[in-house]
Amino acid sequence: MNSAGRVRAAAVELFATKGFHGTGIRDLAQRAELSSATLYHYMGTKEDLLVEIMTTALQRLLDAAEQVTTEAGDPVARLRALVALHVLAHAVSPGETRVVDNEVDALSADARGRVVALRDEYEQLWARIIEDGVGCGAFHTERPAVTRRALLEMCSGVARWYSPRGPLRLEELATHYAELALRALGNPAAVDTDEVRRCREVVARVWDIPVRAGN
Amino acid sequence: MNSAGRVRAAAVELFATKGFHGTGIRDLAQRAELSSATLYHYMGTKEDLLVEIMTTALQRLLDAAEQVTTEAGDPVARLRALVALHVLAHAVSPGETRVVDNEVDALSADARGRVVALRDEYEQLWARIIEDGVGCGAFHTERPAVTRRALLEMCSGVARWYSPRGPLRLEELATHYAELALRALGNPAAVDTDEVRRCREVVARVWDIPVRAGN
Amino acid sequence: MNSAGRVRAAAVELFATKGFHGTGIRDLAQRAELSSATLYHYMGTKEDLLVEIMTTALQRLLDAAEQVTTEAGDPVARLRALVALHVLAHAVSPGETRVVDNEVDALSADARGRVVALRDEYEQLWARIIEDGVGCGAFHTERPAVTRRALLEMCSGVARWYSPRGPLRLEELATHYAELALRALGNPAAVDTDEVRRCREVVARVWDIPVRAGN
Amino acid sequence: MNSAGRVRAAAVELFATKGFHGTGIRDLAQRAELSSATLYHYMGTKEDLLVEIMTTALQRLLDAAEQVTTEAGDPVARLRALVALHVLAHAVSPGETRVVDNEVDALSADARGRVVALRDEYEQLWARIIEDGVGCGAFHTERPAVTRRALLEMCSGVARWYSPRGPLRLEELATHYAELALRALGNPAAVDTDEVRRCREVVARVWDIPVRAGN
DNA sequence: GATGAATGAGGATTCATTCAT
DNA sequence: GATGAATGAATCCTCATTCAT
Repeated sequence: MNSAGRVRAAAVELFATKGFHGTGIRDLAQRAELSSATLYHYMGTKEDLLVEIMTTALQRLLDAAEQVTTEAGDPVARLRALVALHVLAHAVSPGETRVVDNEVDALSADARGRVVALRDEYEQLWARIIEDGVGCGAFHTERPAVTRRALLEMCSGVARWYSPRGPLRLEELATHYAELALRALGNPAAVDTDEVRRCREVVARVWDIPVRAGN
Repeated sequence: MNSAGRVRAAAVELFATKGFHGTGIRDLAQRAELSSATLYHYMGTKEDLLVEIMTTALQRLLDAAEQVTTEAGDPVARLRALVALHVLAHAVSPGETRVVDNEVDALSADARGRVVALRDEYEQLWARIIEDGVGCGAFHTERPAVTRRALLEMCSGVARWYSPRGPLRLEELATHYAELALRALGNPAAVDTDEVRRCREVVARVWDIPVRAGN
Repeated sequence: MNSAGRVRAAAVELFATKGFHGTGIRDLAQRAELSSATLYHYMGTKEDLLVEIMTTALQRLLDAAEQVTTEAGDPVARLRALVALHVLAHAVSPGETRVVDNEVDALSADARGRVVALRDEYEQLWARIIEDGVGCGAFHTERPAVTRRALLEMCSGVARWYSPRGPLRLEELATHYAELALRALGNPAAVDTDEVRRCREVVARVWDIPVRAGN
Repeated sequence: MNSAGRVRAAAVELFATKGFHGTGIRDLAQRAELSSATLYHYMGTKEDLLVEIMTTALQRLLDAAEQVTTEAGDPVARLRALVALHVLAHAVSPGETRVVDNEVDALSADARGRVVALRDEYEQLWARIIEDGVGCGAFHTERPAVTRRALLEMCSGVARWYSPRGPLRLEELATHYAELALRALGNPAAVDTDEVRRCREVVARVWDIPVRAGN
């Protein structure tokens, strides 16, 4: 990896584990194996780095979500795809997702606005699908907005505990969460594993992470 | 409120919104309406304050959970109680719970050990109930551990968005989450609202927060 | 001991071991078993305390020195008495003497002037006796001023290492130092132990310290 | 002098005159003509600086002492050399030596152990030589350990009063102290000035201080 | 007498960032 | 590209001292 990449990777890892405010420029430099002055050849301010990480991560998730839900068919299939994608993204790049989920408050008002707008746009995908499912009788929930938040938090939580080195394979993880989500929405249908696999391939391509047979 | 209470309240609020590392001693002092030197009459180090907040919050949750699950009957009732309690606790004191959930990494190794031990003990309550429910055929899940984590994250997420000033009343919130959890566990039984009310009363008493008719 | 005495004793002990600047008001309070606010009933400022310790210690030494040298006869006897007294004083109250010797620089200019004046007055006693001894042919030294300083440092050093709990008795210590001093002054006469005993009695009386048979 | 050198020189001077605890980081910065933040480019903590000063000073003294005593012949010559070296070192770098002598108590337990070990090693040189001299009948003292301490304190005291700008030249100072020491040890032999000159040359070389004809 | 509460000033140290080389 | 040197501002925390009770 080149220096710029090492800086970004270091930032993701440290921001995710120690928090933005808990991470010093010297920590970043050490992890990236550069002097702290050299860091500034590859980044603007520390906050710029955070903003870049957050927006690209959210944009990537948003793009992939639009892709997989467009490909899928009915609300059930689209929700399955959305859950699978979300869970896989959080399992495959827990650093970025934890930063996105936890460090919004560290942003300046201006940057926060842009990040929150992206996040809202993404959540709207969920809202629309759930709404559609309720509309066509596939989902049953008295409080769609509450349910949506509950499901999102449930899925995002994956980044807090899942390890690719554990026994649970990525597809199994995604399948299980899709099942949980559909049950919670009152539609305990069996999950089509082909769909999950398709999501996994999208993730592999978009996140540029070799998803090995192992998981 | 006295000075000591104001310090603690300020810490909870600021740690929850800006993070431990994002909160300066001067922020705390300003919020508590004290000079920064005076703060140190009421606390040890900043970390001591964090530890105190975390351990009392966790201990309170743990005690209340043991109480409500002991009172309840079968695994279904116990899980309902546990979910309701957890959700209510997170809705009623979102500050404390967010601190507990987000700032574990800010602790020194020693303190982290103690806090994580408490958290593990609490999670064991969930694990045992889910296990019992699966054992007696009430719950259906292929991966109890994964499901447990999913449900915990789902319920904890309440602290991130619920506002007591919104239209959703506390009991409705708890009831809805209990329903979601039971569905996810493959047992879409109707939720007994008496049980939820009992939990709400426990919360009102233990957290010493007047749960008004309004929510 | 009463509170005022405990404060003074604590100050002597702590100033001697940790230095004036290394000793905090809280250290003093803890050692004196008082609250730090209560300290101020028994003292002025921290520096006042230091000044009081230094001046009384120096004044006491000066008075005793004048007494024992007036009682003694020829320069040899007077020097023996002076050495014995100095050594005994440093052995018997190492705290005070270390403070006097080491903390002069911690004083404000004003107080320093007064303390240094006392110290100079005391050193003049030494100077005069050495001068007399050289004059009457009892002492031989080419540089009386250098020799005087050398002997004073040698004798003051006792406060850095002597312990009354060790095997060396006070009189033996004083006798040995008197011998060293006289040798250094070119007059290796045997030391009269009666004289040393008289000095010891003066020390016992003036310093109000029970000199037990043990040492 | 470069910045690092200025920091060290400032520390020696200030620690020597105001004590470790009496010297603030701002004092150091001002004396070194750097901002207090820049100080930390050239040092670790304030204590690290103290430890470095102490250990290098002691090590230098120890090395030089081993050199001059190895070169010298009988115990009398070796003691003369040791006294001369000690006195010259204290006269030539009074700052370092006063720090070594006075600030041991300011060290943390760990560092203190290392420093005291060095000091003990140095004192052992004195102990062995005195012991040898007593063994071969050159020295007469009933209490070698007490005498050793007395002589060491006497010689170290030089750093408290000697000024190279006074009338007393370095060689005269060292010669006089060697004479005092030998007298105190019961061997009032004349002091070989060649030996003292050799010590002075060692000091000039090891301490890298140009010993001018003037003193 | 005694003390808990209070504080402005200062303690050592680290911060993110710049810039000349 | 890369970095050692540099710094003003900020970090957490302790200082000696006062005062109302």
